[in-house]
Amino acid sequence: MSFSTELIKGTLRTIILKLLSNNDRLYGYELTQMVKEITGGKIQITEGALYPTLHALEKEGLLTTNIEYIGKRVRKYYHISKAGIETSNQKTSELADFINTITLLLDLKTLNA
Amino acid sequence: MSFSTELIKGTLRTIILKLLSNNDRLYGYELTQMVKEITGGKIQITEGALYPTLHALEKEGLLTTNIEYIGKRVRKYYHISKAGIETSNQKTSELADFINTITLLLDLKTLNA
DNA sequence: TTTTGATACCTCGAAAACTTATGTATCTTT
DNA sequence: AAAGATACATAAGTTTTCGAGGTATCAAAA
Repeated sequence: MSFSTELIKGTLRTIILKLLSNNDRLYGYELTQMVKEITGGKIQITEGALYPTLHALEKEGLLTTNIEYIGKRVRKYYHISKAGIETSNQKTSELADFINTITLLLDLKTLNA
Repeated sequence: MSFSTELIKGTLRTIILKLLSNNDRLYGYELTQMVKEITGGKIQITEGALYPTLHALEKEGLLTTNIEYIGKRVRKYYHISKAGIETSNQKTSELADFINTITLLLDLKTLNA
């Protein structure tokens, strides 16, 4: 079903930043659903990991927020800042580089369709 | 230089098992050097991570060992067991699958030469 | 109409995996 | 003689994430 989650470790920040680079604004729950849908359920972001990470990224100035009310329900939208975009690009290319390296090391090319 | 190491987390066991699938026997230090060389220094396995992991894999029956003396110096060779090979194959294809998924999610295809 | 499930936020203790530091010892090269 | 590479190992601390728990609104089904 979903991946043994050790692999996902270290990629959460990159995922969040990248998705917020591609989308003007997203709220937390929406992010989890988006990842779930795109990956066919293979990657599931847990809320216990998501929210603290979003708060940290905001604190670091990589994301900004604004709150909207849907009826009486709070919804907190996240936007990426300029610094966030830079970090996103840097982290994304680092991940791409890492993938190339590990593919070489483990000879995954034939497995990697 | 080397990757921000969060990415490597979760891949160490897979790296060890796969390299021991491809090589009849390797000792710890040799493993670190091999990884360093193949990856051009991009992935550096620290001894503090390596040895406990090797011990764990042995305890789980995925690796076996035998000791040799080079002069007066101990060298501990690791071999992979049948169970280890199965685990290696499983973990390797899981990693390949994860890479495909994260590549799709983050749109890395263009970056991934 | 009540209860279930989805939406939507959040915190906190515990676990896992690793880093950094430390330790021991041998061998080789300067 | 000292420094650096080889070769093993442990242990405290950090980071990241999971799992469980908590609150509340809204929609649909029973």
